[in-house]
Amino acid sequence: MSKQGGALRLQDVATAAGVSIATASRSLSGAPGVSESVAERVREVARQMGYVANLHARSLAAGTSRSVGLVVHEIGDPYFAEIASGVLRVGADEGLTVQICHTGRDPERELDQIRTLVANRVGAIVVAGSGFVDPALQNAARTDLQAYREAGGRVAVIGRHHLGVDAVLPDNVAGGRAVAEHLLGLGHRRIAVATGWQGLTTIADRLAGVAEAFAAEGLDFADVPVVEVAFTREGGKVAAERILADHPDVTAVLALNDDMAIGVLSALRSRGIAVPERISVTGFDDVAVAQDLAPSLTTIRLPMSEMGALALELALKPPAGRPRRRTTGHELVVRDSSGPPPA
Amino acid sequence: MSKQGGALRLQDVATAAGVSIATASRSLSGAPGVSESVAERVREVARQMGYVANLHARSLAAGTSRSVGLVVHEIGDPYFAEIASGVLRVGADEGLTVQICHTGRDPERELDQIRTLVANRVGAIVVAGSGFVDPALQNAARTDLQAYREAGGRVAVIGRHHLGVDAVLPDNVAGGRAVAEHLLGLGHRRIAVATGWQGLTTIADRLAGVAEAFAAEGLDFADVPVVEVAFTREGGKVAAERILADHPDVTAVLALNDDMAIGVLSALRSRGIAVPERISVTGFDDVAVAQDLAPSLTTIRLPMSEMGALALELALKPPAGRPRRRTTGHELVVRDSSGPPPA
DNA sequence: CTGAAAGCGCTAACAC
DNA sequence: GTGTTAGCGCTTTCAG
Repeated sequence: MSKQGGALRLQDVATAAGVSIATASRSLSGAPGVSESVAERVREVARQMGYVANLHARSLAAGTSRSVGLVVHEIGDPYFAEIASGVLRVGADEGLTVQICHTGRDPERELDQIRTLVANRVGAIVVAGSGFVDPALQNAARTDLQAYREAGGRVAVIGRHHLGVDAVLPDNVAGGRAVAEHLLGLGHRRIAVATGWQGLTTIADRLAGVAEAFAAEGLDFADVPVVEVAFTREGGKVAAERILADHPDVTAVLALNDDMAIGVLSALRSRGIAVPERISVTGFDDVAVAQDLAPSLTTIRLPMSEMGALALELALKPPAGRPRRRTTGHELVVRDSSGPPPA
Repeated sequence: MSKQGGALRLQDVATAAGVSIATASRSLSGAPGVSESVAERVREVARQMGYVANLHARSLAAGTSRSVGLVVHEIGDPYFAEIASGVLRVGADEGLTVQICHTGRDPERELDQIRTLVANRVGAIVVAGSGFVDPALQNAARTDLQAYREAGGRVAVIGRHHLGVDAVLPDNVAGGRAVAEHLLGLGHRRIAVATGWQGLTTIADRLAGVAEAFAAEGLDFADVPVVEVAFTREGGKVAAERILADHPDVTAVLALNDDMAIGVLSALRSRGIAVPERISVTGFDDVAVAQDLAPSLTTIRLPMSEMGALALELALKPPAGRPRRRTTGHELVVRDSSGPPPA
């Protein structure tokens, strides 16, 4: 990477202002112990010269840094983009820089990225995105984060349990129960579920909620077709095709995120199947476009941007004795994609 | 921000491995001048101890850093989220950390963020998002970026002219011409344009392309209603209402981005106006959901993720004598939201 | 091939 | 209220 030569140093500013480097330092950082008149003069000189402090030097000397890290599966995904938006917002408010990295849902890459953040001595790390049902898959990350915390770093996660740190937990179980209840309440009995890989806790939780709702109704969830494909729009299309082929009598498709639901809607539309008259469709997350689809999507709203903000706020707070948990609310948003089953 | 105490230092590793700190440094950074056997041993010791280098110290000593900055208007916006995805992808490939910051389209905030990135001594800065038609609004940023470059920093912009640096330019003019030609070719003559603030170059350019198409057809663009509202979904709704009220005979609405087009579709749907039978609607950008709307959206595709990737690649290359320009292609994607005007 | 030592630019004791 | 100075943890000459 390019050499950053020729930049002004604090000494240059100090000399130009006719003060010592210590006074210059205090003036610019707003530390007490300098007369206001001198401080103001130094600041003016610095501004005129276009001085920009070297934050690496500052971090090294002070032992602290004004930056935090955010780990997401994929920033192009609206779910994470909105979370990131919340994180950046409070980051900006607090005067922090935010380093964002991708993992592509690969535990290995995730570990790499976490290490890099640690090496950058970020003051806090927010890890967003589902964890794995199999704890072994994130043992390495857990260990690294633990070491990081022991060295004084702060960690918060979004949507993960089992990591022993402050967590913001979307209400996946209750949300899953709520959508399922909604469909059951409308009278649907032949419901299919479109899901991603069940090794992700997010999915396992949502599914558990759905199962609860069936059980509460006295129905056997084992009879419900659960189609596991990619947790994406494309996956939704595939799931829809498969459901139509294998279970043609289904009257509702419960997709475990909006992305999949969008794919399902798309597949049904291209086959000319009326939603919700013939088949109802529901999603989960309430990404921004859910309301603008046609038919608009019935889904579970999760406050993603707030979740991001909250996670960073947790991470920034002094650590508590035991991990804090903040469960976000969820809200069933009934729109046009769900209705009673055909008579 | 939290104190990062207690972390291992290179000296600890050196001692444990029974070598000098210099040898340890060389071993870990892969520098030549160490026997492979010693180097391997040092690396093994470091791994066992869980040593993570302090990048601030490294940057300070080496005068270089493995990090870059990305400035976007709003990461929650799919347009920028996709650009960011491209940037993060090549960043990861190159082993760089990426700092992302928001500006909210506020030139002041933008300047702040750029300064912070400079202070962080990032090796390169990518600025994404439209600039301003009025150059004065970005003079300060221009000056700062100039100083940054003189100090050895690298800069690339996406979708901005007039900044005197390497640029990735979406083909806004040609794209604008292409959608307009599409509508004109279908036979539409009473077309309205829904646009955001014309002080943004992106918008000015797209509008110029649209005007060209009208001129080529021998039509006077001055007669075309151009409704300027927020460059958002909400703005699109407002624009649609206004167009319906003031120009009820319009047969097509050309929105200058997909977000607005989605808003327009939404407003038309809630009024029961058939698209494209009664009114055609077109967008611009081709965000991921455009294809899944109902009706699916006719729009101009811009390769956003590639634009982000390309921009970072440009920034990483050794600087050229004069600013490089890469104009991205555009592609008219005709879907279901546009058709011939009603007879 | 390896080690000693001089900084990188800044902060924070500690003097005055 | 201001200046002096010893590091922060690492890289990189320069000797050996």
